[in-house]
Amino acid sequence: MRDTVQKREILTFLRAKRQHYSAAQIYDAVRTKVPNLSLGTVYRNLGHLLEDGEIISVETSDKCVYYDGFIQDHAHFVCDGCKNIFDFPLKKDIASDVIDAGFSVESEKVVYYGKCKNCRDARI
Amino acid sequence: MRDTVQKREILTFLRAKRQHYSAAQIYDAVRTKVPNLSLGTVYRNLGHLLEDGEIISVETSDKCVYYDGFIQDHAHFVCDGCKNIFDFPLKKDIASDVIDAGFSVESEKVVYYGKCKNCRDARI
DNA sequence: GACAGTAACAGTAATCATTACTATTAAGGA
DNA sequence: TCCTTAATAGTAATGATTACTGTTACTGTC
Repeated sequence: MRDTVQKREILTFLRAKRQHYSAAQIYDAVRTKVPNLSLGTVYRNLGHLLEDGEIISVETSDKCVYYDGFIQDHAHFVCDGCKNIFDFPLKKDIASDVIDAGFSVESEKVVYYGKCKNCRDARI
Repeated sequence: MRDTVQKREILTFLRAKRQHYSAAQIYDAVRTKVPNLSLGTVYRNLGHLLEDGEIISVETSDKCVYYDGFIQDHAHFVCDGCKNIFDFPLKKDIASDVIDAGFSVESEKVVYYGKCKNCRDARI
């Protein structure tokens, strides 16, 4: 796997802030650094980075996938109101039942849906 | 909300077996009962049933959504090998941190990824 | 440093799950 | 039975993602 400007900038962008971005958002942002970046290149690199465990992905109710450069195990909260994604710590040993059943767990995704504190208070 | 043959048959199909089906699979299956069923009707009814909490959905790494007529809280395990989806009980109070933070949690999705027992043993 | 081999790239076309649109049908209350 | 209108079938449009193709630029070797 070669080291390219495109891949490096994509990873740098995802690591810069603890936020969650769609492929299109990453494309727009990284294009300021790599002007003729291609959207296909974004998807290819996101795929590689996911395989290597350098980033993780979050599937929300939207039809697009969000990518996250913060890879320490954590849960996500997707707000129905403002659509923001919040991070929360993940409790230990959630998967113990599954492991006890003889399954090998490579990753786990915990996503909560509802209203964040602001949207709940504002009744959005 | 009206009671239609299409909606009734979709829900009956999803409740019949404890499995997880894509919209296309539901379309094919229910068409044996409602021959000129439309795929749009499947999606519209799945949307309604989701809103009403009559069914739940599972987003896997595939690009399509799977629907589940078994709505008691449970976790899903998606096998990388055979692509089957397995049900597991969900531990209690997983979301307590989120609720303590003032967020209102309407639903939670817990999905594990890895190899099921068979695929692990068979090294698929 | 130049060269060769090839993975990764930009640009574009294709795929396919899902959604939107429109004229028609059929629930279900009066 | 009649009326209102939500739901439907059929089809077209959308949009995220993937595939394809000729070109570029990493990286190991000399």
